[in-house]
Amino acid sequence: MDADPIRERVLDAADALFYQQGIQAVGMDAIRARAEVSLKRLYQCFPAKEALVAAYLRRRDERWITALTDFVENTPATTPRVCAVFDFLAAWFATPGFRGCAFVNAFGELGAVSPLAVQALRSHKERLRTRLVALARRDGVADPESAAAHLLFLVDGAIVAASAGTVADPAGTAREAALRVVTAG
Amino acid sequence: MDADPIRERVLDAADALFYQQGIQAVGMDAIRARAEVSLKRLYQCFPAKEALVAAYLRRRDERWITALTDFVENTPATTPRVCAVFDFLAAWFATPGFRGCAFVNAFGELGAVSPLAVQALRSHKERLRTRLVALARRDGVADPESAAAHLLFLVDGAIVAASAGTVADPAGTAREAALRVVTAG
DNA sequence: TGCCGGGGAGAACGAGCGTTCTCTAGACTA
DNA sequence: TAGTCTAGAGAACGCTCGTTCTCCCCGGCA
Repeated sequence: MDADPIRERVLDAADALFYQQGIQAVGMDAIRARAEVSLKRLYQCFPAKEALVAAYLRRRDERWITALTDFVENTPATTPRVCAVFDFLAAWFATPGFRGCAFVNAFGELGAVSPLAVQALRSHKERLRTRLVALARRDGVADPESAAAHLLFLVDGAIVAASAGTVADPAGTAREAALRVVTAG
Repeated sequence: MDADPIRERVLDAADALFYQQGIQAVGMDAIRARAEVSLKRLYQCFPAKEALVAAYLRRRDERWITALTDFVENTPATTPRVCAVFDFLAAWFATPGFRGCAFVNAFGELGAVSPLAVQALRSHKERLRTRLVALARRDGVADPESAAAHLLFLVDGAIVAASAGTVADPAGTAREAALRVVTAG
């Protein structure tokens, strides 16, 4: 499956460059240079830039959801599952090079032109919402479906705030709000 | 001040095209065509595309905040001020051609390259946060500062959800969450 | 040793962009 | 009427990008 090392190298380079600088701002030659791969090989792996963008978004979706799930599973059971989501966000925001949600950014760049970007945003947020439903249910929240929608808002809002820098501790503040949302009502 | 009609025409064209298709996807010639202005006049008004982008974001910030304020002031006093914010969002989301937050989109496109975009996002969200503090205070919320941060998350999260289409009624659902946030605690 | 196929480096190509320049037509003045 | 200035239309320029093509080298085989 992922036994092709040069394909992985290309995807690593694309991930770093696309996320850091934006998709349109990064040329195929920059990816080729960072991956240390010939242009011919690059186009053998991905027949066009759009295919590379699709693979980039697919892999980032997979990895992000997996990282979130792992983080939540590895937090002590004493903390509510939905709070662990925001602890995960806090760690992510502190990552050097954090630059917001890759799917929201891609939507901003390409949403009007490429259905790929809007589809990627939609499916990523839908997967996240589904995870939030499951976590809310495990916490014994009364209405897991609507709680998950509220939590989804808080997650995306915290990501925007972390990008903008308008709130001092976005993850911690969103965590407080999450506690109120799932306990009140 | 804004007595220059061709400058207004240019800004109208830029607003429509930039918001709809993205900033990088729209060329100066497309703006010239839509504004029905000669290229020479366009460059007399704005010496470079970056100046036009800055003016576009500044005007959109001004108009959006003003529209929100007007909407809130014109809603009956029986509904909490912070709920009126989400009623405003509902009306905005239903607007044809809605394509998310122009500032978040601009940040996704240009954030890594242009300090202008990150500054515009930051100042826009800060202005919004300040308004939310004032509204929360008028509602008699216990801690208006932290309530405003929570509401800001819900607003931005609802905008992302409206873009992605993952939640059926983003504004209404966020409004519920807002009520819980400001009453609980 | 002579031959051949594959892969790397990078030139080439066509398109699109932001920005500037040129040309021309028309309006206003003496 | 002759001259001058302005402004519009659009060609031109330099650059970048995605994609393809060409050339050359190097390893395997008769």
